[in-house]
Amino acid sequence: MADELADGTPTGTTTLTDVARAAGVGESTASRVLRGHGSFSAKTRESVLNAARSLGYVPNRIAGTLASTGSKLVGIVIPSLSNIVFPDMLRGANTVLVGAGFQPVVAVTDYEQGREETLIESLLSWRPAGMMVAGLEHTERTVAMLRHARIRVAELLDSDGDGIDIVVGYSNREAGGASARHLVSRGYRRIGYVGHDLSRDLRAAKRFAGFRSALAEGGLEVAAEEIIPSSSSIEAGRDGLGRLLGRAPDLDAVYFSNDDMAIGGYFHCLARGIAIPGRLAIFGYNGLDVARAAPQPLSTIRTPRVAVGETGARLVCSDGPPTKIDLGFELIEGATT
Amino acid sequence: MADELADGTPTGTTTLTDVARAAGVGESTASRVLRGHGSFSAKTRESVLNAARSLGYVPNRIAGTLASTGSKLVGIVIPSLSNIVFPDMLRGANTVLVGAGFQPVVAVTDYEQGREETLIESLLSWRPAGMMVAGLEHTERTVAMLRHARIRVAELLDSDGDGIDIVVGYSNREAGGASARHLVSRGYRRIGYVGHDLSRDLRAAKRFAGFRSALAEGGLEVAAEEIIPSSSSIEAGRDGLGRLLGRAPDLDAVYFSNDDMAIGGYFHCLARGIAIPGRLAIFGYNGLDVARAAPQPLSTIRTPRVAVGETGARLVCSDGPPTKIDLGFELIEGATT
DNA sequence: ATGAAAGCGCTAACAC
DNA sequence: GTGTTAGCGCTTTCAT
Repeated sequence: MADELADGTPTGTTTLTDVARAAGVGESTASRVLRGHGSFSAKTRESVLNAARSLGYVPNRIAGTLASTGSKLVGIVIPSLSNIVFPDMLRGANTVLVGAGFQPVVAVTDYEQGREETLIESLLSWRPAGMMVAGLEHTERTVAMLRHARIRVAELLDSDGDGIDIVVGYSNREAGGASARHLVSRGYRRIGYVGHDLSRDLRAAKRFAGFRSALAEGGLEVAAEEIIPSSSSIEAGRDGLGRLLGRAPDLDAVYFSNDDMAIGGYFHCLARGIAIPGRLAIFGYNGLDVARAAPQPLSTIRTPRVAVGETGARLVCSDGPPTKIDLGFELIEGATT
Repeated sequence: MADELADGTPTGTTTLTDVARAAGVGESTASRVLRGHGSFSAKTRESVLNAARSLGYVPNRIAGTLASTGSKLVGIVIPSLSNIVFPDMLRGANTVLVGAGFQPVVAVTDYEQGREETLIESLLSWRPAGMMVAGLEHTERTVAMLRHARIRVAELLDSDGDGIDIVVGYSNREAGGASARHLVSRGYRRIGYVGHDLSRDLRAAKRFAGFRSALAEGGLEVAAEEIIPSSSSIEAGRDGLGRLLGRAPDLDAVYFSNDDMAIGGYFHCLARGIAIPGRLAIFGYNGLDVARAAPQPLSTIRTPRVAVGETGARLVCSDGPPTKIDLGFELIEGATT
């Protein structure tokens, strides 16, 4: 079994037994030394460490996890890797988790609840110490699995609804509402909407619902809307605005389902020489870099995506009662409204 | 131990032994049925499946992996989650890996080889079936570990150099060279460069080196350069171009380390009314959506990032000799040159 | 301070 | 077709 290398390079096949034997100690002693747990003499420590090094020993976490109680894995389930929002959240989570000695294991649902269910079941079979999932909407079975797994579960990026254990996010409904009130307060009245497939992106749907009802409170309604059947993208926003204005040329403002779409709209206006905000105002959602750096910074809502990942991860690694944390959002008054 | 739920909800604490007992069969029989391996009667099958369902059984992959030979994990090591290139590659890899029954486990190095070494050692301790890492440059110890792990190792996104086992990418040097030749052929002569920290982003450094030497072949050199000490971003490109033009106002073209930087440069020009490409030409790298959808599509080089992830994953899941696959790149003649 | 031994939950021979 | 029996490599009492 031992597969030693003169230079002490790990080989992946050396076992703790090999190390113990080479060091002339028992397995349990070797185990204690390697994990710095329990007690052992300095001399023993040396010989075990030397043996491990010279044999190129790499501990087998699979075996370690099985023998001990909890694993050091944390499952993370997100809808997409294309929408920068999720890599951002992942980044926050990753930093905290790795810092706490955990290993993130991610799965991507493509915005499908059925897939989410399958993936979560599969992740659960690795007996993770915790689970982080995007959103509050899941199949009944998913919720049941999560509940009964007896691990910490964090639901992220949304606070409009009830969660299972930990909830960290912000109100998409409120964000939509704030966007509408902003446009109305600026004097816009003929307001359109360009969005993407809302049946899949439930948080975008909540924003639009919040937007709608805030308009209604002001006695207004969405004057025209254009929904593209695919997922959001800059091109989709660009084309979508083109079509919307074709049908409803008298709009004075357009609300987009997110910044990608809005930047697309912005590009459409630039290309067609449509004055912003004089002729048309534009409002987005997310506060992406590209939106901030544009010649006219986009009016939008900045969401604390990285912080959501961090906070969620921190809570997943901790004990405590179920919690709900609303990290809020920030309305950016850019130059496009 | 059994922790049954009337509705058959998994509990995470039920074991195969529980299922076997409930079904009135032996453990191995239950195991066979659950994995669909070996033979068993239809009747047995039914009772095992029912027992599993009603006990809410979730197999323990940790135990399964330890007992069998190989794990179904694949480690993926990338420098960053902020640069969309890596989520893109990840997306390709994820699709293929999940399709083949593997579970990706990702780690993020922040462009540091030391961290990469640590993270790879840590991933190796989960005894993955394969490993996918970005780039060809690693510490000696990293290479040694990877070599001796006796698993498939894919190095991705670069083909300028020798790999350990599988290499899937494209030539960054060549991409830089092609960019230079394009600018020269278009008649530009006073060419500047705006880049980010090259000591960390080794592939960007290779592009710049290729760019430089192609210029040299044309008897030219980089007229002025601006290196920002941080990682790439739209804002950095915008500010960087501002500073560069401050020092070298007579440039007629600027090469950027990537599209993020280039879009920043594009925004700078839009904001200052600098005519593109009349007064200044701009060239990027990556072929991002935002570059394609801009009012003037950015001249850039499109890289097959998703395909690299897919191809790499496919090879990691397969047997065969060491391979090197160059997926090439495509020079996009946009409207900014 | 250290070692022996009993598992962790599962798979994989090998009998029957 | 099905059950019994060894482990997989490690951690963890529990003696010593």
